[in-house]
Amino acid sequence: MTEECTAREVLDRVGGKWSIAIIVAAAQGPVRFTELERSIVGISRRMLALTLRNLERDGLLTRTVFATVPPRVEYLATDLSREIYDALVTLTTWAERHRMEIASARAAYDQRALE
Amino acid sequence: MTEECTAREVLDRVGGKWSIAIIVAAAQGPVRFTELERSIVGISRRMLALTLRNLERDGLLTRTVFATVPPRVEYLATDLSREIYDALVTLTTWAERHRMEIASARAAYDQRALE
DNA sequence: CCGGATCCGGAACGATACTG
DNA sequence: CAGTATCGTTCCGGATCCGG
Repeated sequence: MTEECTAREVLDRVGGKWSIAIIVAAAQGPVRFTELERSIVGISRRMLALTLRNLERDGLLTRTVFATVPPRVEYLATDLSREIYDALVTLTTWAERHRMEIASARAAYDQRALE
Repeated sequence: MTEECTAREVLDRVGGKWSIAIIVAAAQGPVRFTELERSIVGISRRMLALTLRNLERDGLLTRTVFATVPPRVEYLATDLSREIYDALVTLTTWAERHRMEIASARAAYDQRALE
């Protein structure tokens, strides 16, 4: 039942609320937990930890722990997730460029629905 | 509050469970409701209707009603959503190619967690 | 500093029956 | 044919507290 792992299930992981931002950030170079927490606006500590764990589980991210004090954990995109880096950046910049356009399309649609 | 419409909110719409499949299908040419229902494996009638409405609302799909009997409604990707067609196809084929790899990465991770 | 564990409200999702 | 209405469930995500 959960054994399927169809293409759509894979995309669910990538399409998770925060996955794209995390993958893109971790593709540039190793990033620490707190760096991600600061750079990704709006993410909660819990969701960051949870998404990181899931991405690591699927082999999209590596997690390296340094036995120092204070502790230091670095996350890095794997070759696998790097393959879609360009596509993810395309989506992100597209979303950024057209967000106003989409917002007004939404507003216009809702306006028509009122009468 | 819900007024933000940041890039991430836009991506949430595109990243919905069924949005990618629908956009890709509607980018090839006009498609009817029942065609989509048959071609997208696992989607429920309710979610198809709901996702179509949201995509139309955001200006990513057009909806054309023909006043015939039986009724006929066609959906078609807009220029806006076509801009990300290539990226979406890239993601889909990537997911398809690596799903086994990801499934075993997940299994290996879960295995290590057991001891 | 880097997380894990728990609780909880709401949103997303699915199945099915019904309708113009 | 192309949806809507209703109901029940599951899961996401925020808040908070705890630990190595």
